Amino acid sequence: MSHPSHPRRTPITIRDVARKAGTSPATVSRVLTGSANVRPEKREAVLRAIEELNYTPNLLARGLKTQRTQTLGVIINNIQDIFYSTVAKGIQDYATRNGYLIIIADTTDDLDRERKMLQLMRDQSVDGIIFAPMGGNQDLVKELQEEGIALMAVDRTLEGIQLPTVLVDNRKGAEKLVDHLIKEGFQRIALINSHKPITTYQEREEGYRNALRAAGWQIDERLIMRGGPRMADGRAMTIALMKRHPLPDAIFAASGSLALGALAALRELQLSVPDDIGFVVFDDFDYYRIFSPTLTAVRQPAYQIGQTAAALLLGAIREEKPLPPSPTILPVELMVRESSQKRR
Amino acid sequence: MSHPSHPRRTPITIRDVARKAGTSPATVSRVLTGSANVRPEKREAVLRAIEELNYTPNLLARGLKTQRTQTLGVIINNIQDIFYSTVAKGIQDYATRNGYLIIIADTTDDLDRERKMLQLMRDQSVDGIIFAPMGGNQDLVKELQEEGIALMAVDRTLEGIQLPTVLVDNRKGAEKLVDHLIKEGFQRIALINSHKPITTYQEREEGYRNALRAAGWQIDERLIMRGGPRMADGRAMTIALMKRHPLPDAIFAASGSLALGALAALRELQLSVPDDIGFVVFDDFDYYRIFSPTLTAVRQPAYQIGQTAAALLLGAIREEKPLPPSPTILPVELMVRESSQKRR
DNA sequence: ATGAAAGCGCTAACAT
DNA sequence: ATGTTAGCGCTTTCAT
Repeated sequence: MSHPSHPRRTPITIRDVARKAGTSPATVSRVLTGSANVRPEKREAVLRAIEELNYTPNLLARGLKTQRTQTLGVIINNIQDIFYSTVAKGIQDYATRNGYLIIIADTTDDLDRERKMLQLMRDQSVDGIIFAPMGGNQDLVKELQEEGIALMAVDRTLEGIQLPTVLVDNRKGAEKLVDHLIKEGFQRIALINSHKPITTYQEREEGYRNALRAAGWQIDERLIMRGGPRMADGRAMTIALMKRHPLPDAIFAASGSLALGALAALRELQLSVPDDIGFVVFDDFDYYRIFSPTLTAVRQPAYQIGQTAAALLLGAIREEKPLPPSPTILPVELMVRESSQKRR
Repeated sequence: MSHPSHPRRTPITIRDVARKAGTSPATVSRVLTGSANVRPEKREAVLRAIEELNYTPNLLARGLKTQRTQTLGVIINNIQDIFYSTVAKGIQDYATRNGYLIIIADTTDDLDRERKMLQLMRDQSVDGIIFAPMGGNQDLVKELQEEGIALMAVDRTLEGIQLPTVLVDNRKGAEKLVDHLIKEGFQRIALINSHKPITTYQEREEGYRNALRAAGWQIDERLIMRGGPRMADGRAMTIALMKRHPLPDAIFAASGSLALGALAALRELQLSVPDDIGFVVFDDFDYYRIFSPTLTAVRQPAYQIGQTAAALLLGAIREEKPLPPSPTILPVELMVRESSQKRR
């Protein structure tokens, strides 16, 4: 016992307020929650006591009693990823405006970690969870739903289960990009993609294939690269790609991280965009407008995805009514810039 | 009453486990916390019951009883800002590894919001709070400390109060950048800074002034721009700057956001870096290596800042001993790239 | 080693 | 309108 137990300084409770206001804890609780009428004088006295004692309610105790914590869980792949942090920001702003706090965890796309985090949030009694499902953990998700926790997916879909979702049309976005490259006159369009079994990546690849097929082209599998999802992986894939035949004359990077890696590789190889090779990317960021050349991209409304998800979820939590069964699909926008302009 | 009250399906409690295991709640608690010896057979029975019932403890109830929630609060300026999200990631990884969950809130540098969030986290009974203080709210911070909540500052200092802090040497970082520009032969070095009374900005400006003075130069106040902290503000300041005399031949942007705006402005003005104007920025990111030209920057160990803060804080929480009084200063590194190289 | 009982701070019947 | 009481699920004395 070298360290004496060090309890928090006894905080002020509802009893202290009641005593000071000359009333009962129940009445204090009533003014706190506004749940019932309290005579004006008493209410004043209580308010004054709260003010003087600088009292704030213990949310743990309240949550234990009410089974509601005014807290939302957010589970995303990676907080450092600007797409996800923007989604989180959208959730955060909406939640805060409505008196909810958010607990954030990221998984770095590890399925076990996703599972652990879902459980931990359940144990913390969050009122709802917004997450970017990796696929898998359907059993747990169903279990949580049955326990009455409102669940909501963003960015990705989860199969075999009824789960409300907010995302964009990845297929169409990819189609737009590839179609644009084709119209610009590019002939051998490569795809740099992640091999992770995540729906967004898969759908973007489908969009790529659809666009090529729609143009009547044959798909050359040698132009399709798959690897890890990180910047370094994008770089490696691009270097490998540019060492082989046939050489592509344009690259479609399926995500921002992959694109950064791919561009780093092209830079190292001293290839200039778009003169030596055209370039487009799924997911747009502010700094793409500053790159030289500026980057053609498909813009996803990341912030709005977060806002929408939070709004739907809180609506459901407060109205006690089920969430919309069909996915909410937000539009993507093609931003044509220099990197895809073939010099004629 | 159109909606029948919709309570969560009664979850499994410690009593259910006790009943199934043929023992008392107290004993179940004992095996859960490992607080006392339990006869092996009983322990087995309890473990089996937990397994079969798929029981997990209610963390709210536990927290209410123990006054410990295994939760850390994180309050930063903006989650979307990659510097802060990287700090948060460092905190998150360390916290998760040690069984702690994190609650994140951002303030967009609004002092009232910072205050509200600090209070909210206190009311949520977090065990500790890591935050980037704006300055102000010292009274509340002191109050929370007295209540036994472990507080820790990152990135910025808070004056007039004893608060453990992890940050970098902003002055020296700025000096390094400006000194480098001077050595490269630039003669009129402008500063694009935020006018917010945040210590990081102020210290970077001091570093800028120190470096000029050390070179024996007179400081030209017309080359110092101050405005909002956002990308758009950086753009506006740069455009204003380039319309006036004397014209700078180099720009030092005091933050990443300001730099992005400044670069956008230079691009619009068709000025090329570094031929028309040199450029350096405080805070380095992956994509600076991909810009054309690549950007000279000072690198802050953002992830490590988060890790260190979390480690110190959890150490203090678990050891029940006070935090180090003097600030922990992490080194910055000058990354010289193309944007600051004067063509000779 | 283990069970009974109290209590963390709050809200919500139930009385009056 | 307001006070009394019970209880949310857990841990922790205190007995035994």
